Amino acid sequence: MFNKVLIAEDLDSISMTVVQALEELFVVEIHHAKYCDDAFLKIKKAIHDKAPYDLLISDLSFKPDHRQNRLASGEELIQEIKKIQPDIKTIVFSIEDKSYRIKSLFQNVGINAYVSKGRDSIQELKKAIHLIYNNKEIELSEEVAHAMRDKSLFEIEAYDINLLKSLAKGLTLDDISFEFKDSGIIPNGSSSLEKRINKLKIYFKASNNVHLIAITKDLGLV
Amino acid sequence: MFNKVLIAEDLDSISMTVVQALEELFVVEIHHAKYCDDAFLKIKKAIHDKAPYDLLISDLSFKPDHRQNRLASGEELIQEIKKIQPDIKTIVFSIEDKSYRIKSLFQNVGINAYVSKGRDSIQELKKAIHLIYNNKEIELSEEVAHAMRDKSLFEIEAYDINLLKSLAKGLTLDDISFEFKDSGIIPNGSSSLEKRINKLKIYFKASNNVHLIAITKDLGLV
DNA sequence: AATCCATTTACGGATTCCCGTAAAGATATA
DNA sequence: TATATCTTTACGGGAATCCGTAAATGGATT
Repeated sequence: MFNKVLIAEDLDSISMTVVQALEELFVVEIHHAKYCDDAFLKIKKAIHDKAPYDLLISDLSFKPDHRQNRLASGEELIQEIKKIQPDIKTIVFSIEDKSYRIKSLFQNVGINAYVSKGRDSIQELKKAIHLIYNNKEIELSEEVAHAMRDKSLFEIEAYDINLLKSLAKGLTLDDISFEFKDSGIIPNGSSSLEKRINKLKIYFKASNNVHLIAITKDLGLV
Repeated sequence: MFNKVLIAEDLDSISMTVVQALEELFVVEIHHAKYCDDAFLKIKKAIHDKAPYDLLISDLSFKPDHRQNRLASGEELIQEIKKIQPDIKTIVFSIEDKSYRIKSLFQNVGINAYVSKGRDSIQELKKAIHLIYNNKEIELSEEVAHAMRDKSLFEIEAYDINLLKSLAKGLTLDDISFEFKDSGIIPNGSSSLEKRINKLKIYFKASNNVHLIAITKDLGLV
């Protein structure tokens, strides 16, 4: 079994259970960080001490706090960690279940497993840990499998997210056109933006911009 | 200490920790339900068996499932339970931290305490249980205290929520006007709706309808 | 009943969105 | 280079919003 595991999780009510689960799997060294920044420092120090972690189990969202933090999300944390320890195994343990996000985590961040917090997630987490330890293909839970299958999700890209976020900020199409020109994002003609928004409206079955933002907010895209 | 406590919480990773906390407080009977409907049935049966629960600790949001459930949220659950056992003590244990919601729970639902899931919430939960057991005023955590103090929050009423939700559904002002007329909601003139939306836009510093929905979605109002 | 006051509704012009079509520009192929 | 094709941009008309002002309505008071 893994020897040294780090848990990045802000909620004490969850981290305590995860620690317990790891103990039951006979993990020797179990450490825990409530902030992404702390988690990163622990990983860094462990490398320096020539006793690196074998596995990171990380949440995605961390509650903002009085504390100033460099890393605000689990996604950023994992990306930073992979830069200094590319071979570390990573499991994301989060309540998020949006296909788009899960798919992106496997594809762009290269996580080893995704376990969705739910009614029977501790068993799933333990299973995922076993499978990764044995270098086996992880079985995808129904949610994750669905996310990976859903091809259409791949067409929504950073550009669209950008556009939706600008809309959600209350900018007009002309505003966004200028903004995109400044940032060098193309296409940036207000007519093109309009067309792209129209595609998004068809895709998400939205009847107008307000509806579109409401839907994509619910999906966690913006 | 309380003798018989029910936990309504869908996430196993959290309920396990809460159970443990209650054990440390020497609660004799600790039961747990993963669905609101199950929680309600347990409360009902306990009354019938002349061994009612003393305390309910409930989450607010429950993940939707394959299962069909009558009660979808902790708020609904508590309201239903209060109808059949008005004297039961209730603690809401949730990650939500929106002032509007917390305030409404104290005012409209009559909960005894609100503990926000966070980095040190198990201690807070234990403290809240002690205080309620001793019939003392609960100390409000900074978040909750802020919610209770914020007077302005009270001006946003069901009417506004209704209006915002209709907007978020993609309806036009004329659509909403008809809808409100059907439901007997007044005012319902499209001009009045416009005026009300304008007030909301000023209040939330939104520059247009899209912005307004984005903001209120973030606040958890819709 | 008459007056006042607040709320609701109506109206009009400017801006923005919405939607289709056409022009301009870019890329690829022969 | 010429042509075809796709993407991006421009344009125009109709609908919805945005925002200010004025009229109508409904209570409360005298």
